Amino acid sequence: MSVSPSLNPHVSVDCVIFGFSKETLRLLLIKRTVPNSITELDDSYYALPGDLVRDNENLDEAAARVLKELTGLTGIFLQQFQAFGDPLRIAKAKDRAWLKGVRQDPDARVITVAYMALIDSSKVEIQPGSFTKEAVWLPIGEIPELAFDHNEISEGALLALREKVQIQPIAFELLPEKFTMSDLQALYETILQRDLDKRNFRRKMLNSGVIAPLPEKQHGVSNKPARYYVFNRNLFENSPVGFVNLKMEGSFTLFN
Amino acid sequence: MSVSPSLNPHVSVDCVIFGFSKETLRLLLIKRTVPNSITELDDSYYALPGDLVRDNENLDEAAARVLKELTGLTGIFLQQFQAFGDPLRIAKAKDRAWLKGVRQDPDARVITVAYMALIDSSKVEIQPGSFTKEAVWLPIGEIPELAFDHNEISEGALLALREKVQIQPIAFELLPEKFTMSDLQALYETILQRDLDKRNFRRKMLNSGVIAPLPEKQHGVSNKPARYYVFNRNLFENSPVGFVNLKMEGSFTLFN
DNA sequence: AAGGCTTAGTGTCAAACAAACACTTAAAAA
DNA sequence: TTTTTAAGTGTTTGTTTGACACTAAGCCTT
Repeated sequence: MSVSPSLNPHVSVDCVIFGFSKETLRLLLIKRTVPNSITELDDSYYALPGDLVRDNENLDEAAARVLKELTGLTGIFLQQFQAFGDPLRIAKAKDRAWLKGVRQDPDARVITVAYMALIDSSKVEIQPGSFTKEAVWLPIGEIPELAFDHNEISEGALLALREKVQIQPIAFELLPEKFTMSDLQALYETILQRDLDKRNFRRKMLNSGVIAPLPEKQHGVSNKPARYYVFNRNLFENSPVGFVNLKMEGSFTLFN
Repeated sequence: MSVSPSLNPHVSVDCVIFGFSKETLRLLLIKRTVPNSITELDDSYYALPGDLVRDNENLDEAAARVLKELTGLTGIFLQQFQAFGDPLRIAKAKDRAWLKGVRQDPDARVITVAYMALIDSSKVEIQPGSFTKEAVWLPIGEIPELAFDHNEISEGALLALREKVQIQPIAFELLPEKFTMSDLQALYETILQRDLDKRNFRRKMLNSGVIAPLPEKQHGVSNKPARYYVFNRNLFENSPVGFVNLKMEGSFTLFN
């Protein structure tokens, strides 16, 4: 794998890509294979998709490029959440072995700017590409040891998601355009890791005005068919600041 | 000014240092003097305090170092809030002139990790030091054009502060240990840029349990002396998650 | 000493919101 | 036709918010 001369050897971006399927929140991880000099077998392990930043792009652009190269998708919810710069973050033996095969300057100190992406995982088609041997969706409860400090980054992303989802209506980014109330509630329950009351949830969501009902209902389900809803993006964007905010548990509000 | 060989030429930290005095929120900025090749006079302009990151320190440590070198203070509220990496962020002529006088590799692409610090500005004594020709507290409404993308960074910090202050009890970091309710309310009003009702404010703050009254009152004021309070840090840290949260204006809460 | 000036400090009420809670409905399958 | 499954629906009670105006305590002035 050759390295473009326009890569900045000291700054990378990593994407924590969230998806929601089978009632589970998942991360999209890529598999790396590295020759193990001791066993002479190939080791493999998972990593967050990421890349060095190019000299002609800004951080957001670099993250969007990584996301697009892997999933083929653009226009995705993608938000920077933290930079990681521990001097020892690339010091593990496995990681050094991989860097040697892949980087011009494998010993360079690299700080990484981490992004989180929220995707409707049914839209993803993994692109055969430079850094994509294999990619998998792993449930957030079953993430193995990852490359570099990627476990720490993933945990940071999950915490950030849990906070943001209560302040801004972004959970919708993880669902298809059309979804049922039960879908939405299951998603919130998964992210927040607690049960929510069905009636209160529906009332809040509808009163908030961020979702709108469709005339259409489910077909072919062996129970009462659920109504479909859509996220009303326009309505939210045109609304006054803070129109919809979901507060932290146990919190209270100051101020008039 | 010489450059240490252990500096990473591609990554810097910048500190947006907030203080509160004379009923105004202020930033601590440093003054830079640069020879102007056209007028042959010295130009001077303001910048956020910052520095390249050293190879043996992580980002938080670099930011703490910058803060300490400038103010002499440690143990200060200091929190990373965003990385800035536009390729053109160091392209202005003035900035390039300054970099030439100060950096080994003045043309290197530099991304910066921005931190915000909250200090009791009465505690600050500017340290005579390497990057500190002169430092001033400027009101946030009167910030002139700054070096690099430091205006953008400062604005980002202010927005981040405005959000955080409503979610976590951190405004206290800007006040002396002892403060009056009026001090605290004036601070919140300044940060949030709106008026708050005195009675409702006091009720909320006291019910929250994050501040505790002292027996002591003001002396020598020409009106009814106000009681002093302290921020009850222990009480907050030992409380359940989300014990005190101040929500966004106009928001509502989902969930039980 | 009295009155004026300034900021501190206090309580109530009505409206909005949160949380708890159980039964009926619609469809497919048996 | 009955069973199974998940969807959908209202009310009540307690809590929180937001609006609102007067008294108290100290210094200063005359």
